[in-house]
Amino acid sequence: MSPRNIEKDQRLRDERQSQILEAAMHVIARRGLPATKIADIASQAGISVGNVYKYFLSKDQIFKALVENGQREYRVFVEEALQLNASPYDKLYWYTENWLVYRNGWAITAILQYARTSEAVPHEVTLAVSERFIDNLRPMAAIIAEGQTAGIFKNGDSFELALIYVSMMEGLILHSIPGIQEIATLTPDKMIALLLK
Amino acid sequence: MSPRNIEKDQRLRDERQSQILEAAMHVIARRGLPATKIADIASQAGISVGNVYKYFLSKDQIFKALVENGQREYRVFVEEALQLNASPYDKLYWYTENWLVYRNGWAITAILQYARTSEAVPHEVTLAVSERFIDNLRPMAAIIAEGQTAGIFKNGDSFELALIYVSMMEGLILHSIPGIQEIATLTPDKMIALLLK
Amino acid sequence: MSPRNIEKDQRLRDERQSQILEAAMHVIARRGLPATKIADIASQAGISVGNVYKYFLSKDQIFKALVENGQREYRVFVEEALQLNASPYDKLYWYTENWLVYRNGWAITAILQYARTSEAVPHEVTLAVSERFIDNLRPMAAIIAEGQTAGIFKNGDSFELALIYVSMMEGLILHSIPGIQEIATLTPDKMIALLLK
Amino acid sequence: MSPRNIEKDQRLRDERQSQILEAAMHVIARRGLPATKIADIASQAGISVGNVYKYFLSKDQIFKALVENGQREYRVFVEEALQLNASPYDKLYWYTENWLVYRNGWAITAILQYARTSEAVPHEVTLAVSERFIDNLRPMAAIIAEGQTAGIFKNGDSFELALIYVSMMEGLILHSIPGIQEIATLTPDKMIALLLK
DNA sequence: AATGAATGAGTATTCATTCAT
DNA sequence: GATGAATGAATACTCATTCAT
Repeated sequence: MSPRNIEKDQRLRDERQSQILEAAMHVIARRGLPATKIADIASQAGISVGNVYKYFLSKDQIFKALVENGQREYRVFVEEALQLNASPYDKLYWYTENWLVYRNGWAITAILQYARTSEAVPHEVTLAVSERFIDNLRPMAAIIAEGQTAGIFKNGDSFELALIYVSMMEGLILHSIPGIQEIATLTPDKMIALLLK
Repeated sequence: MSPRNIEKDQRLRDERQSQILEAAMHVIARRGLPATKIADIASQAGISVGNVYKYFLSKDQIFKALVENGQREYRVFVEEALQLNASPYDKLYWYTENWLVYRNGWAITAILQYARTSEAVPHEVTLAVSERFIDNLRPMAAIIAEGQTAGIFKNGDSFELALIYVSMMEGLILHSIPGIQEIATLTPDKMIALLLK
Repeated sequence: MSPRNIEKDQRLRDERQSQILEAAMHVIARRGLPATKIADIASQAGISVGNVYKYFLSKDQIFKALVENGQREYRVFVEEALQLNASPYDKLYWYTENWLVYRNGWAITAILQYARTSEAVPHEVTLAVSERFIDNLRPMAAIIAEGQTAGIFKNGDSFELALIYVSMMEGLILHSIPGIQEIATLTPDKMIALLLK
Repeated sequence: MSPRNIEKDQRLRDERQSQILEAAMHVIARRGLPATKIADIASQAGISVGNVYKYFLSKDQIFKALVENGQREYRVFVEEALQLNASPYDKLYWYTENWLVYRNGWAITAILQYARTSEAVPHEVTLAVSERFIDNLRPMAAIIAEGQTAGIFKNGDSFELALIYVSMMEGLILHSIPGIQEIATLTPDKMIALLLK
């Protein structure tokens, strides 16, 4: 009966969905959620406005998906740094270098920053994001603790230091969003230096 | 009319204008520019919508004024730190402590962050903000240079260190916007510690 | 402070609201709810689209108000017929003649008919309308009962006869909506004749 | 292809077409034309959206077919009543009983009522429906005339009485659409009683 | 100057219709 | 023929801005 290949259809659907999220991430990161029109997302994704709604119920759902995927991706990334078979310094170096240049790093950072701080975002979402943010600090705190044990990192509460280090990275990333003029050419070692004794 | 009245009128006008900007700063910092309605600003300021337009030509003008005042205020603040008759450490302590708790610190930070990074903001504004931001790093760089001369701060390009320190503060401030749950109780000394040798 | 006359403002507001309802009643009665655009209502009322929303939260709220007012108006009307100092025949005559030609009779009938029968209307509304409809049959049943006591009307359950009579009127009214060609020139006596022995 | 297959194909096509109309009739009768989506019709008919368009050019064509079939069905039905080898009372009884309970009676009534009264329907359609409605009153008028000749029905213009009787039935049917709570249990004899002397 | 009602352009979302498979 | 993804025009609703009082 069906002239369609169910399996292929599903694959295409999944691809489309990713394609929309990818497009949405970049447009929203640059303009902010409320200033981004569905038409912007659609045209960035190269599809029609109506078709976006075949994959997501609303703009808010897209944002929610973006936030969740973003934090999941980040978690995977930071866990990977922790699991690295390397010195604490090298783990931190890898983290710093890669997140800074990572293709979606700045976009994820910008979106999560908005999700955490704007009252225009439903409170439940804000809370969930903050919670996961805190949770996602743990692997970083572990890396720092390792460095302290090894005697190379400054002493102090490793969790607090993780918060400081991550905040610094966020702050710096938000100063070098693509398209915005570069302020300084910071290299990972200059940032890590702050943690060194 | 007597000159006295003209003078008084002007004073009232200025007061009203500040009142609107004060209101706008707080609502915009919390919700973001596009999600903030003129009606929100008006009601926060305790005046009518129509009256807002007696003092500002448009929402964008309000935002522009906010951004300019914010950066001017910040400049005054950081210059004051530099001029302090104190050790580099104490200057930095004063800066850190006061900006963190300064009543508008977080609001100014949030607004400038939006002004710098959103493509929804006219490019000219973004550029002007970035330029002034860089310029405003100089007093901070000077403080750090003093500390390096005194042998207490880490070596390195003082301007880059200033950028890092300010970014860190911004990142941290954006994690502790009023109303958002506190993540950690960071005290100035913990932050300054990073710069110490 | 206020350069406005609060009292007059309120009066104007009330007038506007009625004006919108009046316009909405006619447009919706002719086209049906879903086929009626807010723009249709606005232009019929001679105001802008945006202004409609200053008085009603949504199209559905307008519809709800219409339905409630319509049934209230009808109740007043049928009670008035019952209270008339006249014979049962004359009461029925007055009712029949006036509702048929009553300026909003057909519109109210058309709207209530939609409210009762379309599944596109929220179930709660449908239920409330049906309930009030049944309740509104009572005065008519009373008139018929009077006629039966007087020996001029046919015997039978007066409530059922009321339902039949009202349904007949509704059916006829829906055949002579303004703009639709007249099918026959029915006069009240021809309709009442059915109830006579 | 053998003629046999062509014939069979045509039969299948007709069946499918009826299936769609049957589905459309029920959903449209319940929700009204504009509130009914093609998707609703398709899913009720158990086929895909695209396939509906293999059998009908547009939603409006479906509606037109529905209206025409409905009036044709009704005509056949009322003619049958007239041809019955029975007394005028029994003919009317048969008509009343069967149309009330006839499986599509209410749906046809609801759809024709919309077709006649909504300005959202093309004027040509409205006109055609009204014309056929009037024409379809004739068999009913004939039955009534027979009853008058037989001396059992009230005197008066038989056409007008037909209009009244049919309107009454329509009104009552629109009060007992399936799913809507029953108001009263009217039996045919109670309705016919109105026409009796 | 102050008010808030009025305007209408702008945007999210829906849905009839088309089309590639 | 059959399917359902894709398209884009249409419409409810919002909100910056204007204006009469």
